[in-house]
Amino acid sequence: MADRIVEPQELSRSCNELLVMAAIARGAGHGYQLALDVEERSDGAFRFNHGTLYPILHRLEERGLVAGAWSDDSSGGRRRKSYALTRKGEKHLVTERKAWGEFFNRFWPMVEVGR
Amino acid sequence: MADRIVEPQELSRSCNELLVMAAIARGAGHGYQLALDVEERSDGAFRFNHGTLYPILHRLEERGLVAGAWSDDSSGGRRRKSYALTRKGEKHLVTERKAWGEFFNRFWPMVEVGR
DNA sequence: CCTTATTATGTCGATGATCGATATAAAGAG
DNA sequence: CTCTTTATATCGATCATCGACATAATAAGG
Repeated sequence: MADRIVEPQELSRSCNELLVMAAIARGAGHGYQLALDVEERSDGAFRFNHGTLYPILHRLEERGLVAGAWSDDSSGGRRRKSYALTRKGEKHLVTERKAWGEFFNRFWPMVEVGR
Repeated sequence: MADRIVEPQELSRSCNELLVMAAIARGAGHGYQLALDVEERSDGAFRFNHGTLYPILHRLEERGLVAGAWSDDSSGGRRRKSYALTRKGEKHLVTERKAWGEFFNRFWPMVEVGR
């Protein structure tokens, strides 16, 4: 596979999508819980507005990277949509994380100070 | 100074602005040259559309981070606007690069695979 | 000379993602 | 019985990037 590098213009989108996918990979379950998980695990460094989170989940589902399933509440529970990574999503997570490494290895020396 | 971290939503803008400011710090001069410098130094990894580059320069100037000066062409040369970092800009470059380090230190373990 | 490519800066409409507000609704707390 | 929390979703405003278009001067080639 050719070395992909995250392009500057997709940094924000890619960052958010990776945070979401990694949380799902850890078994975070549904959207709301996922947001709490990310916030807690990052000590508040990363937070999701729900107006941002849900569109991201829908996007990932549309692209076949995650699979969502509504809880069939025979138990009468709150309506929830639980997410899991697809195989495509698992691969994407790995390659996209690598692309972030490539990006940073390029970017960091470019903005070095004092030379 | 409190530890600033680059927020996910400003990654793209901040990345581009830092690339531009670092190029100016290296003495890149005017916009067009600056774009070539970044492209060459990054082996083509980072490129600027000029429809993106000039607005960035104008933004940085408006914020007082860079100072632009038109070449008064008594020599009859092409019209160029040369840029230099202000003291504010120099500080910004340092702190913003640090904020990128903070971001990455937080982000990288969050998207770790296989745990 | 004349035409074309390169240097150089700029604006503009379309696109797309985030933000904050608003909406809905069920469950738990007091 | 009311208020907060859990849970999902949409919508308009905002903002940056993208690619196209515009302008103009100089260098290169025939």
